[in-house]
Amino acid sequence: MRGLGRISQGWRVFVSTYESAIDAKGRVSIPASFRAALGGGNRIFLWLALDGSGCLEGGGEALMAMYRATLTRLAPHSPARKALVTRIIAGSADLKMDDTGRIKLSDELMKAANLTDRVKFAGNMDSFQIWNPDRHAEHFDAMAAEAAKEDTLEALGHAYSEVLHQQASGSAALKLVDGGDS
Amino acid sequence: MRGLGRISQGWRVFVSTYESAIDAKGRVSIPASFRAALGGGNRIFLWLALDGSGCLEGGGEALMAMYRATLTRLAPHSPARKALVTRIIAGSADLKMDDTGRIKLSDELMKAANLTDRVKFAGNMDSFQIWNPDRHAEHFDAMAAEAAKEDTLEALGHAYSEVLHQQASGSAALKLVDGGDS
DNA sequence: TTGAGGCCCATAGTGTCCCATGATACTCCA
DNA sequence: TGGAGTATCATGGGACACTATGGGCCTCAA
Repeated sequence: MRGLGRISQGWRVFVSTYESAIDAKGRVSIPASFRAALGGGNRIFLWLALDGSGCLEGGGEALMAMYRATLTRLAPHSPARKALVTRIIAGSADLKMDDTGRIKLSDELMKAANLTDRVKFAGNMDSFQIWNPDRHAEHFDAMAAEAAKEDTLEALGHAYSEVLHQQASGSAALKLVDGGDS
Repeated sequence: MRGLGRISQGWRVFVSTYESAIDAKGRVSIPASFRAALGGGNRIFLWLALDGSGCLEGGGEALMAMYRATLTRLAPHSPARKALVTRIIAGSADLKMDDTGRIKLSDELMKAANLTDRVKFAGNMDSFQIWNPDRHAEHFDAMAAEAAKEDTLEALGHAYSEVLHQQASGSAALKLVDGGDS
């Protein structure tokens, strides 16, 4: 699965799925292509996914910057903002990646996401997820079933067409790819 | 599009949650990552949170500068300004962090926030909070429940899309990242 | 004088750094 | 086209630095 990682350096998107082991010290290697997607930073933020799926969601400083910007947009004292700040900002672990690309998962995180000795890293575009491998398999199957539904495919096709159209009209939408620099 | 990658050092945001003990002398260690977020200053301001949640809210000189600027914007003799100045400026403790990173909580603060022997430090972006651990657990659960609501998630998703869109169109939104200094 | 706060040193635990290793994937050359 | 050489990756483990915390002593004020 090296191929995907190779695409280009500036590809700031988390793609594909990797499995890696948790060692005796509680360390996990971040997949190399994810490290590349982190853009060189060595800080990783992880929190229990909001959707209740039981995985950890995380990313680097870029993602946290995005969330910071996002949360700042919500009405200052709205319940939603307070809740999300607590859940995402206060609720996230602030980890440092060592120079071989590993992070140390806290016991809290391990327990919250039901992790023991192996984990699955799953790309999620701007962020990535960390799963208990078994749970991930179930989740993947469920998602595959959902994706196969007529409605889902239709929604995909529709959105894709819109993007194509935007692209044709030269809008900036494609900048989302963000590969340019480096 | 450099901005996001650069963030590295100057990340002045209080993230994550830490627990620490109050020693026999009433001293508490500020978590190392919060000290880093304070940007080197050793002055800490603390006041009882305005929202009635019963925790202490605080930050360093940067936060106080923000509040000073903010309060100055309010109409000079408005009741709101008087009230807020009293509550935040007059009502805050101005503490000095010792060189091992500890502050001494006054009895007043301890009582106001129901602190006894252990506290939770919770990141809140520009500021942090200090909680009685039990109360914090309750609060966190309540916030998590709120965050899991459909409406809340939708609001988050919506705001996130807006930020993405701004980013794509090259606006200055990413400056929120605040990486420049250090 | 007594209590409190500030300053300094001490220490256990843990997280981080660094070096080493085997395995794998990729490159280059025959 | 196949194989050896090389770079990169995931992983292990020891040494060290830093963090959180405890405690002593000095100073200052009441």
